[in-house]
Amino acid sequence: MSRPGGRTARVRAAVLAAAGDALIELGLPGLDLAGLARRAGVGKTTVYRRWGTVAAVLEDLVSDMVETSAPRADTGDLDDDLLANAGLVRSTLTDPRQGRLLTALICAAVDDAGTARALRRFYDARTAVWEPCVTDAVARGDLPADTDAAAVVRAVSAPLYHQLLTRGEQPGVADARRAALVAAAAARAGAFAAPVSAGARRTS
Amino acid sequence: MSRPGGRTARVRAAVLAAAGDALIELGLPGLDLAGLARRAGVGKTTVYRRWGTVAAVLEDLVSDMVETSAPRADTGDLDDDLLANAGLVRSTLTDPRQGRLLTALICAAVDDAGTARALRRFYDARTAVWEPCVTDAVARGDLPADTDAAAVVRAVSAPLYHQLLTRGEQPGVADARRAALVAAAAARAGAFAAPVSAGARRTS
DNA sequence: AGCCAAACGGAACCCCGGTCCCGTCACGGG
DNA sequence: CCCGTGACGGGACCGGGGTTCCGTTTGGCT
Repeated sequence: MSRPGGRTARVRAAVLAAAGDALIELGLPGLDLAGLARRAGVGKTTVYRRWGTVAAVLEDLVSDMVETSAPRADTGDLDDDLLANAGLVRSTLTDPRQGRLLTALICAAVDDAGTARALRRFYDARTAVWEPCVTDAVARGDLPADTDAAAVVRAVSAPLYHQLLTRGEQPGVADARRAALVAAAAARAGAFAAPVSAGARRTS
Repeated sequence: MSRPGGRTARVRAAVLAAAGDALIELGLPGLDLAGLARRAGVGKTTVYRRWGTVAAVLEDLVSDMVETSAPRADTGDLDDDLLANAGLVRSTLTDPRQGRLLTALICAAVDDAGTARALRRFYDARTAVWEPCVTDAVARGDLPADTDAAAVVRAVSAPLYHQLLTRGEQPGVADARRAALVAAAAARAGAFAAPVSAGARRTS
């Protein structure tokens, strides 16, 4: 970081852009540092020195995403807020660039601890942004006081990711709608009571 | 398939076993046909001729899993049935061999249409086995008549997969319990009304 | 028991991603 | 405006995965 401006920054941008393009064209298995260097018009040695592994490049990509977080909805109604969230998640997963990047990151995170941490930070940030939708609903008296806000937010995303990853189907607007309303209904029924603290371990 | 017994079968078993072992040791990125041949004590040429790609080997692995499907629960109570299902899903994902295999398959399916089809068949079969838990509840009058049974079953799995894949956390028993009760509560509230038929497209 | 098609296995070959070495270039301070 | 440090880039080398060819083995079938 001693020379953040100028050529170094250009190289970084070129490589990250090339990585995004290659991800769409070839998918994660087609990514290799030599190919990235070619695409980026950059010396092969440079890529190996600065990143060293494909996972590190992806980790760098997701770092950028953490900083650009869209604002949450604030409609004053839980259903509408969660519908907005579900719509955002659906748009992200459906978008060719963002969707491919996220699925690639999920796959990479399975085998690389660094990527897993970066991805987790990203999702934690995203979740934190939307949590107020739930805590506001609690404050309004629409939900039980001991509702686990983060869990509700994650419950909106889960079915959409599940559909994409296990069924190979792009989630549609109807799917997003159902995901939001299911989470809201369960929350009102008190099914998200109390945070879970025991019984979870991090993956090897 | 003209010679299903004898040497051919032994080779197939050896390679599939080697693939399972390698998946645990090295993860999906570490799999390559040459390495599988070495591990299996089999000619490299044979592996390339019979399968040709890593994805094809995984597809073959999942085909075996489709046939061995555990029986569904039938307790006469929706909550208990879904709790049993959630427990099964949790056990599967937590089990080193099964869990790694499933995550690897999901990753492979992202970039390979054949693997995606095989994986989809697997999940469709699993879902079909557990659907009666929901339809029985409908028949008992515990759920609305237009409840989408398959969606409810999938809703139980979704949060557990989501937690494993996006947060790198093994789902615990408390997570499984919550997943089941959330799905049940939402179903009772009528949030799973009517099958979704529009707005979904298969991935490229 | 013997035949033959089909599958297996060894070995050489090619290709290319990963590594190393060293010369060159540009940013930023003095 | 110049100088030094640190990053970039080219090129050669190495290892191993993927492909091909051909000889060998096997197991079903008559």
